[in-house]
Amino acid sequence: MDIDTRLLRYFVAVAEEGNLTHAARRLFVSQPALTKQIKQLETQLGTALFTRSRSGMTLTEPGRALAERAPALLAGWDQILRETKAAASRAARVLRVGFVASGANEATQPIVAEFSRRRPGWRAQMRQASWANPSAGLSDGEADVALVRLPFPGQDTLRVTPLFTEPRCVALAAAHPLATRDVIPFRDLWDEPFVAAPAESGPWRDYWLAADEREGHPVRIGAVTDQPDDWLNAIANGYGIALAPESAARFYARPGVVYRPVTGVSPSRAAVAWTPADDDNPVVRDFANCCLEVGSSGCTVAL
Amino acid sequence: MDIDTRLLRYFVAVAEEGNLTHAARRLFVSQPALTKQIKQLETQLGTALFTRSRSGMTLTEPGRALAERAPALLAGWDQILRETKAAASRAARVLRVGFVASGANEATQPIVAEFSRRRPGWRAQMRQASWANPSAGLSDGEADVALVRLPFPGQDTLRVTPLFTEPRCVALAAAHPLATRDVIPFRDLWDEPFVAAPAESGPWRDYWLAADEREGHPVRIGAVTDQPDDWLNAIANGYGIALAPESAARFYARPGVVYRPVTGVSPSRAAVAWTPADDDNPVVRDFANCCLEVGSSGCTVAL
DNA sequence: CGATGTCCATGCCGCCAGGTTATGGAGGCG
DNA sequence: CGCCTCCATAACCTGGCGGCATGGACATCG
Repeated sequence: MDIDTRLLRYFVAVAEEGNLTHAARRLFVSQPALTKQIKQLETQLGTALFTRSRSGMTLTEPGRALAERAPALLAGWDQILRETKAAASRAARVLRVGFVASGANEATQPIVAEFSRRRPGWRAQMRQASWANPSAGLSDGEADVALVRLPFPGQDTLRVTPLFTEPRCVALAAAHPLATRDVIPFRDLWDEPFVAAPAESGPWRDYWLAADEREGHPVRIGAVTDQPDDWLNAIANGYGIALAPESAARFYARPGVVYRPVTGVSPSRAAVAWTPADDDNPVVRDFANCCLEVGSSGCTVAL
Repeated sequence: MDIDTRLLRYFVAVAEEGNLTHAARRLFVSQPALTKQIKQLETQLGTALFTRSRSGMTLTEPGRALAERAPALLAGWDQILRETKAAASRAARVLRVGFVASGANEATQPIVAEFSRRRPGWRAQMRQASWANPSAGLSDGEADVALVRLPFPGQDTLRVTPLFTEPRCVALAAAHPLATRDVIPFRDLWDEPFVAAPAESGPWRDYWLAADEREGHPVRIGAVTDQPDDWLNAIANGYGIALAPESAARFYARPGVVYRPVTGVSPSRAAVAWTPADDDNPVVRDFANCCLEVGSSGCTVAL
């Protein structure tokens, strides 16, 4: 009997939620669609997987048997997918470089140029990741190497080489009262609403809210964004302010948004990262070396 | 990205055959359908999996990566399917009893009756297996316990308890010259064409061709069948003759087919079998005990 | 050199599975 | 008693999959 992984994901979602309606919302499908799919799965297997009641869907015994194994199968497929895509990019002589906005900013172009020089025939394919994914696609296998900002969740399982540090500044609406100040002590920003990254990004989000430099003072969240354009809009609209690397002032200049130096927050560290599985991958090593070289020459100037 | 296991099976088939046309035949689909499916898989993955040429389809590097892992994934799904179905039958208090035609013949009904007595509330669901599958569904998880004839392929990995032995006779067309004889020495049948089981059944097929009792004399195959009705038709039509357990004379009597005793072939051994995983399954053990009890009383009379 | 055979690709069509919206029915709850 | 929650059903639409027929490229052979 054949099955679509989509159907399995549907099943797992319903099993986890114990509720068709919630699972449907989580899966971005309508509830009747889920009803039909689950029913069809039960028909194909010739057994009931759930017992229905007004309070939701409870797994039956065979349902539990399936629910125990299905996640591993889905993970297995994801893994295969990652490996196949990695092989595809290798075969096409493409290095997939993930980066989060502000990853290396000015350094990015020289790094790619140096890489092209050192690896003729290869192409660095830049892939911007959302802030919901601050490993820039490394942890989900969408990138071979990544330009990131530390700290980020999952960095312990990856190889991380620091490149340079850079002071953090604050981005605020041009109309903001503090926008006229030349330098702002971070303490003066404690009560300001902040434009934050999505919750999934964990320590990364906390770092850009400077949670450690607030001496316990709580954070006010004015908006949540996961990409630069939303972020700039939110700031320009006055939904909140945000910390950013100094280079953002040049890289993400925009009418209505001003950047001001801040005292009392640690500088941001940029790094290049890759998977342990790629420790012996000469192309990845070359890219990392390009990063180090450029970081120690051109970029210090930019700072 | 989601995928249907059917699509993966298609891919694996093409990878193994190295040829769309042959793979299509093996999968019982048309060649254009396969062409489209493979092309779609490549589109979804964003990479070529095969290089096409007049001589067929050769795996690319990413194709090889996928082809290495896909079979394990498919096997994993099959395994999950087996376990889920097993759980389903357990939950429904159904014991799935596989049998090959002639499995236990007369003994079958008393066994089931005894099982119903010993396990009220449970139901023995009989499932006849084709001769292409002489473990009667045990090895593919479609049965919890099986009534079989020894030897059969894969029996070493299963628990097998012999029940009784029974002489083998020969089934031939009523019009066959030898049909008038009372008892036939097997040697007289060496040059007759035989109606055989499919090749997959390996040692089982050989046993019913009495390969060991021919002193090296080659077998002539007149027809290949995988179920009793085809088998009886083939014999009645004179395509060949075949060995069968004595009880087949009563169980598979049919106009145009006669059964005669044969000397010089070993008797057939009937057995009950189950999976090692079910060693501790009390229902399976009960069924096996029912088989032993009935085999040692009622069936000896039948013989 | 043309005939033939073997590959894979393409075009066209019918059908079904999966999705959506709207609605119904059955219980819990304030 | 009205309302909310949750699952099931109905009606409808669309896209994907499969089938057949056919085309195009190339090798082989008489």
